Amino acid sequence: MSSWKEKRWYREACPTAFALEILGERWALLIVRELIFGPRRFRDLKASLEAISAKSLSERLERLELAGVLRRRELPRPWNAVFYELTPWGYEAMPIFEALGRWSLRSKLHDPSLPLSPSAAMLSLKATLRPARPPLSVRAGFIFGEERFRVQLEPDGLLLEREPHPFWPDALPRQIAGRLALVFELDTPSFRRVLYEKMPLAEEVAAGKLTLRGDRALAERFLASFALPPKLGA
Amino acid sequence: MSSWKEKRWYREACPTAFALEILGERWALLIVRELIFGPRRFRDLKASLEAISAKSLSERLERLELAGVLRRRELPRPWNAVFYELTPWGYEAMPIFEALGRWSLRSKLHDPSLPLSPSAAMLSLKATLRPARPPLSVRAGFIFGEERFRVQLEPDGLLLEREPHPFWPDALPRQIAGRLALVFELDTPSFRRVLYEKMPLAEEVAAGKLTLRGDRALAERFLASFALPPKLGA
DNA sequence: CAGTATCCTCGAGGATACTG
DNA sequence: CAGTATCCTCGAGGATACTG
Repeated sequence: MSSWKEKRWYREACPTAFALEILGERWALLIVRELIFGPRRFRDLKASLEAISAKSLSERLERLELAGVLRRRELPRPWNAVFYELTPWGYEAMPIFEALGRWSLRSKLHDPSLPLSPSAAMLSLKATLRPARPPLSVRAGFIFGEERFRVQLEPDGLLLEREPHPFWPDALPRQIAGRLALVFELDTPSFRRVLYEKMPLAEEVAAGKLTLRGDRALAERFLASFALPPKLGA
Repeated sequence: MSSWKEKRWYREACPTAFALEILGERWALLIVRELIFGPRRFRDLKASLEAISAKSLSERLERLELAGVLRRRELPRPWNAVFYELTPWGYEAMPIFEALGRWSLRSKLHDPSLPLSPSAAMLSLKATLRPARPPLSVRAGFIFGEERFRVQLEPDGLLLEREPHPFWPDALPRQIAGRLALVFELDTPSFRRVLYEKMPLAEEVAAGKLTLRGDRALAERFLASFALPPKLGA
């Protein structure tokens, strides 16, 4: 654990092989996923990654810290909380999620009915933004219980951020300013239904699964900007 | 091995988690890397991935075939050779290598002096193309022993392909047509020195490590279009 | 809460020999 | 050559109990 060289590994100069030495261990990239929108506590990570053990989580955090992907930090009095935060380099992993998602969603073996964390749901917006969508600029909020995200859709791309915890430092600069034209309050199964299974918004609202603030027609146009990519091959 | 559902895995709908179920096992992504420029035989793969065992390689190939990433194919008489080839979906993994490479090369822990396969070397061109390079259009060849690649540099990006084996089918359409203004004949350590360590071309040529056909000044401008990205953080 | 310590199991995968 | 069969080892990581 103390050095990178000790471990039996790929031992190649290949950038891909080196990336896998850092992110390729079980859970490592999913921990980065849970931190990509800002800091989290140990228990938050443990709760989001349902099947991880405390031992595996603390081992991975230690190794990711050694690699310079994240930092362990402590809140000052009176909170005395410990939390984990990506380094600037760690935050640059965003395009990795987009590339992996755009690729993997083309498989017929992908099962969208499995559980999904709020961070994973928001990240998936990047991978499912339709290249051929009609141009649209809109700011939207997504509220999953305690977690609140902002999305800014523009004709040339997408900005994502999580609203900072009121007591915590947050190194990420705010990118999305101004009024949110839409706010969706929902859970991740409902997110999946309206974003990817194209469940009519009216049905989700009528079923009490989703609360929408803002113009219904604008919300429909916003949701239509995203879709699972067409499946490819067997 | 027979099904995807049997294995203890992440069990998330997250596109990243699903990508890791397919590509996250040891060696899997490096096998895709070795196939990204066209088909290869078992022994070619085994030779390129020095530390892999025959058992691991055949297990990974079987699993990647089940996932639809690659196909096992047999050459007709009189060759009777077996080879492996990515599916159209498998070939779409290219952006994953670029994203992982652009990220990992910013680490100070990356050691460029380790061995590198020709495919890994060529792929690394995508990750090291300088965003702020002067505009330049040029077609270049790279010859590593038996393996020959073509590179087409344009102001807005880079095309890469391997020259097909004369006897083999090759599903990849040829993209790069026309005369090669530059041809570098070298090995991968020499590739690393002139591309990334900025060893003067004249020195490599004088040392007999590299043979250049084409204009020396053009070659210098071509090589200057690539660089390791600046290191970030600790 | 945020982990660490200890124990234990199981499976990945290396080594070697063998086969059509 | 292109693998498969067999054996074996070791380490990842789960379960549980414990700690500041």
